Amino acid sequence: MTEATIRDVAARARVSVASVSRALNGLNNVRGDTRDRILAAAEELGYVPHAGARSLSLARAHSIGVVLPDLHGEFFSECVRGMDREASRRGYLLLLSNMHDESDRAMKALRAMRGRVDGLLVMAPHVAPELLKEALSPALPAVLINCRQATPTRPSLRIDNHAGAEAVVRHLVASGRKRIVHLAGPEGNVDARERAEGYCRSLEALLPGTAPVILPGDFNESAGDAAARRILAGEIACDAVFAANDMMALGCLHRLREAGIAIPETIAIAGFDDVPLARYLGLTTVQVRIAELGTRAVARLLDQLEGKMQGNEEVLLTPELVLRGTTATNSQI
Amino acid sequence: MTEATIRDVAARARVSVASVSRALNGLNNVRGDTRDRILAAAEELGYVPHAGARSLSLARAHSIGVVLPDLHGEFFSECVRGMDREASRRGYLLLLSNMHDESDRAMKALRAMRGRVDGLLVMAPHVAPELLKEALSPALPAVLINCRQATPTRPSLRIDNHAGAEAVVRHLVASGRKRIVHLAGPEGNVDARERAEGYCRSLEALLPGTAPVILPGDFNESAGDAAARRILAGEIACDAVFAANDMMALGCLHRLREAGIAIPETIAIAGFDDVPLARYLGLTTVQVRIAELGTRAVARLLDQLEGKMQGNEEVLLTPELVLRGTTATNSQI
DNA sequence: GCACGCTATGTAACCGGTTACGGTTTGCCG
DNA sequence: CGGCAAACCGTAACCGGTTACATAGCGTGC
Repeated sequence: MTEATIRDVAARARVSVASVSRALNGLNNVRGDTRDRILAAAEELGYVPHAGARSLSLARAHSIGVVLPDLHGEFFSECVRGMDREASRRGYLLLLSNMHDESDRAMKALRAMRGRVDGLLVMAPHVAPELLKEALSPALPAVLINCRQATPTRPSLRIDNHAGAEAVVRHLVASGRKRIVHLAGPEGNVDARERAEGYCRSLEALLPGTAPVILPGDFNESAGDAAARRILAGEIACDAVFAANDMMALGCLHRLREAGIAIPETIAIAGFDDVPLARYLGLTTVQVRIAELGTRAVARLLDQLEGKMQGNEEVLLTPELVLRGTTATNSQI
Repeated sequence: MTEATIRDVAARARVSVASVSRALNGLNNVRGDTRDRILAAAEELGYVPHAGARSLSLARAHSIGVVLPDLHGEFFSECVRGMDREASRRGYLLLLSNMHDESDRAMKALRAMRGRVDGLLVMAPHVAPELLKEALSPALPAVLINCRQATPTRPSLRIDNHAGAEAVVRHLVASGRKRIVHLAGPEGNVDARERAEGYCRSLEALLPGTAPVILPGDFNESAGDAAARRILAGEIACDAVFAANDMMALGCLHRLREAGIAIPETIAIAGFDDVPLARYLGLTTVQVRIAELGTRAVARLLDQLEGKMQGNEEVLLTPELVLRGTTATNSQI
């Protein structure tokens, strides 16, 4: 039970493969009745063109490779969702692969894309610029998402983490908080670093003289939990926690609430990302339009592929502060 | 700046393409020094084999197509995560595509996979069996996930929705609930239907004489919200709500709590799926091991591809009841 | 020294499409 | 009805790999 090929269709319609190809691709240089015969034959045989063969001769795979870090949860799904929307709209499929932490596996994943895709979407906030550059073939167009780059040699999209962090700190200060600690993301992750930087700078600007306090974290809720325990143990004094992402903020929130701490009265909490969960739990956070990030990355890549050339600039997406219960100002209570 | 081909490598190493192919694929019939020359040439040229060409001649694409409904959130990401784990472990990539609601687009998506993948993973709880069967080429192996099938002609994986629903009802009845209503999922969705069936059967068995009450829903939180409003309006009298999925349960929970209803004292709430959110909000639910579902589906497909033949049986994954605060029994308060 | 077998290598066909190029029909005109 | 252009169609090369088969080179035993 093997699939019909174009030659089978040609034989059945008593024409050459060239005519079949022309007819099925809608070229106009095929006589009406011939075309009908071909279409009928194709229909009868249940013929579906072999995309692999097609892409080999066209040098176009009509699919794009997506290499993401091993992330889970809403961030991943929203991102892929946004990518898929734009890709399928423009007739492309997504070939997915994880950017594993071990760099050799990551390299392998990138190599495996060769000859299958027309371009690459790479999100690798944790990968060193030179490694990344080395792993990407210069012949394959790529759009970088949240990546560090030594010099901007590729088009890229980034979240404006500085602006987001600043908005959070500004809000916390405006609502009277004096001792704001930052719960950071993993070392080596650009997003995490920039959010921490934004925190430090804003603190310096808005509460000059206050020393920044940064707790280590890893973007998982357990890090939030651990931070909360340290706060509860009296190890750290604060009236606000700004976590580098929502999951950590939620872990912290959960633990503090459970311990009977009044949120936001005693301690305010803010996160970053605005995962759907955040809305439910009333978490103040910075809204990153994740799906849009995906959509725009695909659009950028396909524009480049289709010759609507663009430069290698880095596009910054400005996130928006979303105020919710975990930082409600006193006047709102 | 075009990529090097195998012929370039052959020319540089002053051998034939056959030898290059043999050397790079680790066949043993190449002399040591020739192999070294070839590897060196490949290295110098930065040669990476063209996967498309390779798969054409091998008739093996080393990737599998994943066709999922337009779902978002944790369910999607966990599922893909599980699939990717097993696939990448065994050297396969995932080609992703959405199973759109309009059936012609869904058909197109399936056709587009031809010649790109070695097999298909299809999750289509909302598609009619005959349509699905028609859309799947008999020549392409496929594993169905949560699909309806007239007669089991394909290997498939399913959640044991009956058992899950029964566990919920049994628990609610055991904790003294008498008037349990069911908030159903979309019509035409197998999972939704089976959960409703399980609810009805268990009610009949455990509270004979009690008429089942089923509210319409669509798996979105807004449906839960709507149901809650009807309950608040006094339109429906109940002491427990069993929602067909977590999102609806959460929508319902949120609205009822906001209206001051004591949960679980006045009304108990249970869901289905155990999305991460559920744990945070203390929602009693049925844990479906989503990532495992994905992993096993891939394993099943690859086993089939690699000749470890199996039948077309349907494998049922039995979910587990997770008790949390929204149904805490009175004695626990 | 020769026939033989074994190993290393090259040649060319093939996977299933697309398409340049050339040949045959057809239509139209004088 | 002859001639010419345009429309239609077929042959074969090509995309970049793999591999069956042929061939060359080598050592071995007699």
